Amino acid sequence: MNNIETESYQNLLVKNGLKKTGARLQVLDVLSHRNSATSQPYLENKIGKDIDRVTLYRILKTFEEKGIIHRVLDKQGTANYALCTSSCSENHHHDEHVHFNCNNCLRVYCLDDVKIPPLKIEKGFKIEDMNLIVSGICKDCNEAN
Amino acid sequence: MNNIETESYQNLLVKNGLKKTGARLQVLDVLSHRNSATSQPYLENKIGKDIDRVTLYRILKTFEEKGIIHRVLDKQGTANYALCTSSCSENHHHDEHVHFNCNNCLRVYCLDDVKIPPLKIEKGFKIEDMNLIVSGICKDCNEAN
DNA sequence: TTAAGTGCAAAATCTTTGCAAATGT
DNA sequence: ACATTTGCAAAGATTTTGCACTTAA
Repeated sequence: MNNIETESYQNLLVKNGLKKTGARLQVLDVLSHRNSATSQPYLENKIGKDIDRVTLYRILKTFEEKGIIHRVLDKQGTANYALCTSSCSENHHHDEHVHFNCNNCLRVYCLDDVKIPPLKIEKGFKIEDMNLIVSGICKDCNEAN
Repeated sequence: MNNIETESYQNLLVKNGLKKTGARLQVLDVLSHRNSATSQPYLENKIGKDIDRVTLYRILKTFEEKGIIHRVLDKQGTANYALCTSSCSENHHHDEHVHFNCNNCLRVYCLDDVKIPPLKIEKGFKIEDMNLIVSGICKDCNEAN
């Protein structure tokens, strides 16, 4: 991780009133270097030697509460995490983009460009949030075959 | 449960090569008498005195594989189950309708009438399935306040 | 009769909690 | 110095597995 990146992670932490600890920086580093959301098992595997599993749980929970990352559950119910875009804030996520869950490699992509079209829904139901998970075969897996 | 219903449950089982056991009929009975998807904890609570927790897991798994029920994960990752419509078959679900997850009562509704609008998605990604979970306040909870 | 289904015990996971030690500011 | 954060141990919850007993067909 280079200096510029490290600095921006640190800002992210300070901005949210969090201490700059090694564990947190390491989590941010992993998340920011991937082109898809990162599953919790992947994180555990990647940084499990350095960071206790319990600490990871707590870091992810804190980050999500602060609006630094958002959580997407894949089809199996496994938690995947991705860095939020700027529009997220404490206790308020705006991750109303589409997520793509590959049936082959199981990765979860954030398709930031794709917006969920407006829906007509039965009267009486008040919409607060929408979450669309599309599953299929991702670009990488398609090309690999 | 009246006779007509019982008979149709039995057909459902026989049609799928499953034995008509008391446990299975009871699960079908609960699921068919609710206007929303049923969470696994609810089922456990409802029929836990009669049916072993492990058996319930196995019944739900079998039903899902046979296309009798489909599973929806709510925001917390809790499994919810609903009877499939006729278009579902073994190992192939067509539950591409919208689910509504109430933030207040936590119920999951199957909005069968609402279809997911076609999406423009990045080239290379092949869509096989779509799952839209809308969350907010449901009709019942709105009216109660 | 016999393959399928169930219950029980126990293992394997996953997630949370409490508390003392370590760390960042 | 002091509140925050972490690690460890342990509890709690969820899900799976193995095997003997039971039941539907």
